[in-house]
Amino acid sequence: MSNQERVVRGRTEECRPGLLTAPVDEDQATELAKVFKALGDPVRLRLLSMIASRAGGEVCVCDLTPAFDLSQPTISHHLKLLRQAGLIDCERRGTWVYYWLLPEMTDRLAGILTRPAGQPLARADRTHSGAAS
Amino acid sequence: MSNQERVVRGRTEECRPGLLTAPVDEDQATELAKVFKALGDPVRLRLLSMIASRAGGEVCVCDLTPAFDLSQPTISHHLKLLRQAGLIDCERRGTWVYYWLLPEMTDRLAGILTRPAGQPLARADRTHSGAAS
DNA sequence: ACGTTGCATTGATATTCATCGATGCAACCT
DNA sequence: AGGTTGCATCGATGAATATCAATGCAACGT
Repeated sequence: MSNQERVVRGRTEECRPGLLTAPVDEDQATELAKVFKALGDPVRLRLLSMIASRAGGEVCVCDLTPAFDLSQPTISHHLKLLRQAGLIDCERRGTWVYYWLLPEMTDRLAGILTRPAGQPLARADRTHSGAAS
Repeated sequence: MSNQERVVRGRTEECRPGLLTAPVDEDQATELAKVFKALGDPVRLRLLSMIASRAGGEVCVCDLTPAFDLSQPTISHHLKLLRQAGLIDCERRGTWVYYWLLPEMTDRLAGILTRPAGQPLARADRTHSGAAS
């Protein structure tokens, strides 16, 4: 982990620089890129979506694997990457292993990609191809 | 492009499934993964951040390149990937090429990663390591 | 016309990644 | 105890990616 953040009441990302408002430094870029890279695969996106949208909040691996045309080790590999990115966590209960979403990370990403409400962006009407005459 | 979406007044992502609420289908996962993969590199994240946070909304490539310890073709390559992902666009004006953010895409990503306000997540207190005794 | 500057493209190479089969291992069931 | 099932790890391989040097090319300045 080695976390340089402190989660304050689950809304920590609002206090962060924000990616769209100020240039991120190398360290933060490297850290964030690891998470985005984990999301940069269709299989992992579907896995995350299946886990996050599950009623009850958790899914058994045995419910995930048959949804894909991939071998079980491959699914296990993708789940590991999602877990290393801090997007999900898991626990073994008896025979099965259950995964669940860590909403802190998705919240943080959403916050980082959200620009401040009234930011004019300053060129919304200029040389946009097709918009401006 | 081959877009299966229609941007309705710039707030299209609010009407979408949402990734965290229902399992995404393969096509949407593939489409989204392409964008997240573009964000999954520290150099590209910094480039996007520098472009998005620029006062005036656009940056000349000549202002981007010296910020990195990489060759100019490499920066050009990363910019191309960001552009192909629909995150930025560019235009040549005289000698220089200017890049700017396409906020529709970041808005869409932020929306997709945002879970509905009152979603309990159902297991916020259970077997979380360290939280439960 | 000529050289220069700013940026993109090409071709080549080293690294990373996705995937699989094989294996390991814990938990369950006779 | 022995067999079975569920999942992770390992080792190997083909595909994708990041990077560079070289080149192309448009625009600008003499």
